[in-house]
Amino acid sequence: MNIKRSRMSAEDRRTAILDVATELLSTHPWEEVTVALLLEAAGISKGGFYHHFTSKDDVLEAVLLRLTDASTAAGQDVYERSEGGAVARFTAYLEGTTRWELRHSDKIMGVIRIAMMEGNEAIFLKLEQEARRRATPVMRTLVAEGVREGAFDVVDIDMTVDLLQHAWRMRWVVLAHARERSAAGDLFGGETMLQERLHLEERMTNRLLGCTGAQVRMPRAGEFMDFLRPV
Amino acid sequence: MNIKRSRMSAEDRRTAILDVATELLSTHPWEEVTVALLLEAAGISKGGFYHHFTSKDDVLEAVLLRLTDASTAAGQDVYERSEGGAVARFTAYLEGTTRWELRHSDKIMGVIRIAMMEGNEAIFLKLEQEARRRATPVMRTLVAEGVREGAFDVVDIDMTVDLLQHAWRMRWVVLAHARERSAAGDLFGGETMLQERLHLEERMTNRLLGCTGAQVRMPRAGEFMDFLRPV
DNA sequence: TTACATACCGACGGTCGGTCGGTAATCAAG
DNA sequence: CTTGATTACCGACCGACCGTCGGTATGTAA
Repeated sequence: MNIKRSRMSAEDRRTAILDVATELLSTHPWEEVTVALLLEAAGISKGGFYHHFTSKDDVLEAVLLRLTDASTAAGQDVYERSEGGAVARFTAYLEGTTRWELRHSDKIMGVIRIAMMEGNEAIFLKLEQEARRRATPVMRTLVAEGVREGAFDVVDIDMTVDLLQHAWRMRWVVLAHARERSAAGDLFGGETMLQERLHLEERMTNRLLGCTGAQVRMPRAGEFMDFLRPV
Repeated sequence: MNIKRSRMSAEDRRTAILDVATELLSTHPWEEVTVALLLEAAGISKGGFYHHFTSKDDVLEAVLLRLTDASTAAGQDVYERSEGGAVARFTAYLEGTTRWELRHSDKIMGVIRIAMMEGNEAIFLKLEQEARRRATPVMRTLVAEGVREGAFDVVDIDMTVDLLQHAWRMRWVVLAHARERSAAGDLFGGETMLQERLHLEERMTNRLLGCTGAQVRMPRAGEFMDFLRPV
C-alpha cells in the first residue's frame, strides 16, 4: 500500500515544504491552506510533515521568517557605513534601505500581496510588527543623534520614529499601482505617481524631523525606473 | 430527554448571547471561544443558537458592531455643532470626541483589552479600520477647511489625517497605565503621565497641521481626573 | 553485520463549526 | 376555545480539520 517517496535531508525537505507553503499562501488565505493541501502539493505524508514541523502555525511562522529575515542586516549595514552629519546619515539610510528594497522588490511585493489578503490579518500584523521591531532601533539612534547634533528638532523621538514608519508604510501600495500603470503602457504616468509620492514623503519626513538646516532627501524617482520596467 | 429552557423573544435572546460572547471574548482569544462554550454559557442549544446567528463569525461581527456603533454619531455631532475658525473647530472636535470617549471609557478600555489580546489580531484590525472609516470623513473636511482658510499648512490632507489618527491611537494605552498607577495610590504620577502624553500629542498635532497662527489645543489633563478615579 | 538514528508513512482520534428533522410554545383568526 | 401558522428551540448527526501514534524504510557508523 505504501507509496514510495523520495527521501531528502531534513533541511531540503523543510525548505521544499516552505516553498510549497509560500506558493499556496500567495493564492489562498492561510485558513484555506489545509494541511492536507500542503501535503498533497509537497508530496509528503502527514507523518512526514509533522516530523519536520510541530504544527500548521509553525509553518506559517517559518514562512514569514524566511520572507523577512533577509532584510534584517541591510538597514543596520547601511547605518554602520554611513558618515557625515545627521542629515547626511539619515539620507544615506533612506537611500540604502530603499535601494535594498528595490533590489528585492519582487519578493517584497509578494509578501505584501499575501499580507493584504482577506483572512490574513494576523499575518499582516505579525509582518508589520516584525519589520518595525527590526528597523526601530537604528532609526531611533539616527534621530537621537540628529537631535543631539542640533540638526533635527523633533516633538518626541519615539513618536517621531513611529510616525515616520507609518508614513512610509503605504509606499509599496503606491509602487504597486505605479508598476501596474507603467506595465499598461503609461510609463510616464507611473513615474509621475512615484515622483509625487516620494516628494510627499520627503516633505512629511522633514516636517516630522523638524530639520533646522539642511533637509533630508528621499531617493529620486529615477532610481525606481528599473523597478517600473519589470522583467 | 429534552431539557426545558426558557423561551425568549428573538431580540432578548440575541442580546443575551451577545452579552455572553462579549464576556467570554474579554477573557479568551476568539478562536478559543468555542461555539460549544458559548452554548453552555448562554444556556442554549446549538440549534437554538444557529436560529439566531448564521455563523460564529456572525456573532463576532455583531459584538464588534455593538461595541463601536454607539460612538458613530458622536464625532459627527460635535462637528456639526462647532462654530468659529478652523482652529477653534478642530479644538472643539478634539474636546468633544475626547469627552465622549471619557464618558464611555470603561467600554472602550474593554474593547481595547479584547483587541490587544494575542489571537485577536483580526479583531484588532477590524476595529481600527471601522473606527478610522467613521472618523476620517469629518477630520478630512476639518483639515481641508483649515487649509482653505489659511489656518493650517499641511503637507497633504490625507496623509495628515492618517498620521493624526495614528498619533492619537496609542493614547488609550497610556490612559490605561495612568489609571493603573493612580489606582495603585500614585494619583499624581498618573496625572503626570497623562499630562505629558497630552502635551506631546498637542505638539505633534500642531506640527502635522502646520498651524500658521493660533494653535490647536488638546483637552487639559484636569478633564481626565474623573477617569483616573474609577468606581 | 549489527545497532542506531531518522525520514517517512497513513490510519486514527478528537474537536470544531455547521446542518437538519423534529418538538413545543406563542399568537392570530375563526 | 379550537385551529393553524409561525417561530424559538432541541440535540443527534455530519464532514472537515489538525495533530498523534505505532510502525516501516532508508541511511550511517562501529
